Amino acid sequence: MRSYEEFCALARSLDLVGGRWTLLIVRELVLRGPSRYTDLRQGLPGITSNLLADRLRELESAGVVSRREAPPPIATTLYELTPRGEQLRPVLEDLIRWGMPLMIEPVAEAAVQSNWLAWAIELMISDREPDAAPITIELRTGDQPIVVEAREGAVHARAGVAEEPEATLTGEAQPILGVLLGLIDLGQAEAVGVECTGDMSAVARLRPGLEQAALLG
Amino acid sequence: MRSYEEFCALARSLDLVGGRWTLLIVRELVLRGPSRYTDLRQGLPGITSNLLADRLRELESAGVVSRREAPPPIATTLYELTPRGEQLRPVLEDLIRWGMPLMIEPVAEAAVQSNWLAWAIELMISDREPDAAPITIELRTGDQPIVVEAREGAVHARAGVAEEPEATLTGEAQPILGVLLGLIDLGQAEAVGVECTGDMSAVARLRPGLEQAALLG
DNA sequence: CAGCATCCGCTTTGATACTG
DNA sequence: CAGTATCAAAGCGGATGCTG
Repeated sequence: MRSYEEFCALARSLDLVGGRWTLLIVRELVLRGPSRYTDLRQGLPGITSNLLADRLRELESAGVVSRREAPPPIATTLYELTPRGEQLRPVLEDLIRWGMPLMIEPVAEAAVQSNWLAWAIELMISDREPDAAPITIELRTGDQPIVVEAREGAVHARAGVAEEPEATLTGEAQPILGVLLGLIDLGQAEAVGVECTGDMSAVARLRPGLEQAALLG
Repeated sequence: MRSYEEFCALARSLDLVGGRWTLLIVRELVLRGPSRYTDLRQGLPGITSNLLADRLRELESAGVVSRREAPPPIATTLYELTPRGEQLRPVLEDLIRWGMPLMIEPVAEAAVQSNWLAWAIELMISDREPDAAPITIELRTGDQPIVVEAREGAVHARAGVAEEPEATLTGEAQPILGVLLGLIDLGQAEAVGVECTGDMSAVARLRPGLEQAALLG
């Protein structure tokens, strides 16, 4: 990336992390922790090998990423975020929240990974009944299932399987998000191709918070 | 910008606002409000006319910017952020905060505009003595002076002239920021080329808050 | 096989000039 | 003032090849 050559904090940030793929590389490192080159590649469908190598060098010299030689039996190079790189997390979170309304409009040929969805869900969904008993629901979509847990007012989502979920939603990621975001009525879920099992009142507890709803218009 | 073709809120955001110059155009619209094409150009040194026109079209079709024909006597086209565009503000603010440490390291040939600096200062500086009487300081740097006001715990900064400032700092933007951020001791200010007048204890009241200091390492 | 580097063609951006 | 047109340079995508 050529510099904007402005003495402006925004422009200086974009000089470092505004290049194509750069923030998506940071996303992968946030989600996966220390990662091998090959794992990053796999989490960035469409990136070319040379560009990933270029970007990792740039990020390293910008102090955002560090590289570390893992000892045997791993015996490979691991890339990880520096503390400075970790501080990009709020930027990513704001962009994810801002981008959420775009997840409703369909996009052609889009790759889906469940850990991307899990992060977005965790940022957008609140528990309407913080004092009720904890619940777990499982979303069967993307490249692997997603567990959403609500307990004591906090909602956590991650790729993985649930032990005994109160409910499961199965289908395409898009309508499932529509249901969770409250843009598709629970009663309409089956009609848009979301297969529902278990206690749907558990799903009804999970809804966007006030600020998130504002973004969804 | 070619789409990343990922079903990921971050990637979808970057599809719309991740292109070169795009977030800087949004910055200008946040700082200036509804603006003419020529004003935007002037606030974006180095952008070429065709690219600005392209980006404005893209942002318009993305629902971030709207264009409006102003009635006489202005009789020109005004560009402004839509509510959806306004919601990018947190993204910009996080990027400004993250980029602040980069303002200390010098960059060659950088353009400076005082309204960029004012926004950054407002985001990074707190009033250590919220209960004390209001103070105003003036920074003479950039393309015009900057007024920084602290009253009732809130700090506001804007391009403009102060009526009767308690203190003024005059010089290059970089060392002035260094002083305000507490990275250069007040006693060293003159030594790094910052001319100080008035009551320097007023300047000493203004310092990064806790979270901001964390970013500055 | 992991971790790149190289080559090539296409697309995006930059520089400059020009127009209603 | 608010753009469009043209052309050159840089960035990027796709394929392939190299090296431990």
